[in-house]
Amino acid sequence: MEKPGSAVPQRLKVRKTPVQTRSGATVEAIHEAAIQVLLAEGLTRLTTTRVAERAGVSVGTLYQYFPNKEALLFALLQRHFEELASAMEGIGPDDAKQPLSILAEQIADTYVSVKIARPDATAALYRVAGAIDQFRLPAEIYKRLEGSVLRILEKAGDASFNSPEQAAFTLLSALAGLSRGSFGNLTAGTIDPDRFRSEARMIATAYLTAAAQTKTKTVGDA
Amino acid sequence: MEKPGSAVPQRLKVRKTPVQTRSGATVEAIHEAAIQVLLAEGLTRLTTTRVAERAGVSVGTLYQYFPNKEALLFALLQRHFEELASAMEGIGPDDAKQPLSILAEQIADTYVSVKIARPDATAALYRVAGAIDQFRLPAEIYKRLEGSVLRILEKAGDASFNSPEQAAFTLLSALAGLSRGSFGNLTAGTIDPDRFRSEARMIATAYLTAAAQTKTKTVGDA
DNA sequence: TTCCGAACTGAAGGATCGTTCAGATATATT
DNA sequence: AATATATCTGAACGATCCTTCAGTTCGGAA
Repeated sequence: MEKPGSAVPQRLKVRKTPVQTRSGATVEAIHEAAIQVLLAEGLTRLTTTRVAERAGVSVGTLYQYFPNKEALLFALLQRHFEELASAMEGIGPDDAKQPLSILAEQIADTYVSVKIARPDATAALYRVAGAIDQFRLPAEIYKRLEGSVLRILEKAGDASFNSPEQAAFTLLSALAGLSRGSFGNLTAGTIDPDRFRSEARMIATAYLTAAAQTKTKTVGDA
Repeated sequence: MEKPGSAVPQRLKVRKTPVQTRSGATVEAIHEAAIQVLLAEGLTRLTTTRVAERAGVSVGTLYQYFPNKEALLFALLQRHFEELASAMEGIGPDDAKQPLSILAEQIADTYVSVKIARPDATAALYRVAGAIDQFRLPAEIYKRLEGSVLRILEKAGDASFNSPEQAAFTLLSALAGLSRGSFGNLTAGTIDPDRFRSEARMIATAYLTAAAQTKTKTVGDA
């Protein structure tokens, strides 16, 4: 049994790190193949053999980098979250204070951009989380994403939060929900990027403004 | 929130409708067992045999009511959405106009109440959607939920929406995201119902107010 | 060129899994 | 009580699945 929110368990760790160039390409090919199989065949037909075949390698090769199927799926999720966190960390590198509404829009825009950049991958990833038994986003990964949002919120010159962590959590959850709803399934429905972005902007701005407004002026309080 | 799809395909229809009392109890037991197996064993170990065993029946019995495993999972989701829609339809049965902020809180409260009533079922259901290949929430089911929200929004005496459908979709998606995050997929820890509720209220109120304010006065528009 | 470790192969093993169906049992009807 | 229908049983089957490992090929350092 895994403790929730702890570091990445041994069961899900990658098996070896690439030293030669080709193996790096192999890992990348496996990642990409997993997404494609997921979209084309569905979760129940997402097979290690099928993924390897699509990646142009043999099953044995796959198992040199991932100790089991779960670890492969976990790596996909981890990579996506890190990409998202990196994008967030690139927001407003200067230390200048800005209006909260501007910051909210930047957060929303960045979130939307990452999701839209790879619509197929986004749609695919929403299906894998349920496949990892007892899956919980490891604390270290979520904390990085949370931290990037917190650092942005600190730049607000016109507002402050009673509980920035709570605000970041709710904001990220809501954006995730909106994204999941918008991308629902790639095959039939068409995604309207403009609507997705404008709705994301609106809900981010509205929520953050409201959450900041409810700040209580009490000094020392738990 | 899933984008609405087509009607329920034959592949996912229930096989027979109960006529005797015992069979009704059997179906209920199977539903409940599926949730328990999902929570205790995870998605990959969610087996028709295991579900039947936990329900106290044999596999054959399960297959008398569900043509396949997918149909069982689909039934679980469908039931949950219908329960949610029913709860929403029970909001403000009178025709009196009310402030939008009050309505927003009622929507949030109702949503939270349904989710909190069965935390285990809620957490379990978030994992099954990915297991149904090419899953899309059938239009008839989503439309009912959307309709209940639209009817509530019409009662706002102090605001109106440019696109009520868009507002309902975004609101429901955001609430779904917040719920999913709160129930443990995103971060570790136990669920705090009070926080969940207050955050749901805040984001619902903030978003709906903002969306209503941005109403444009143009008459005929797509 | 030689050589060694890194990277890759893919058939085979062992374990489930989804699903069926012929027969047994329970309930309702006459 | 006898008959008809609804419900349940669970061993068995074919289809995959995940994973391993002995052997082969490739890349680069010497």
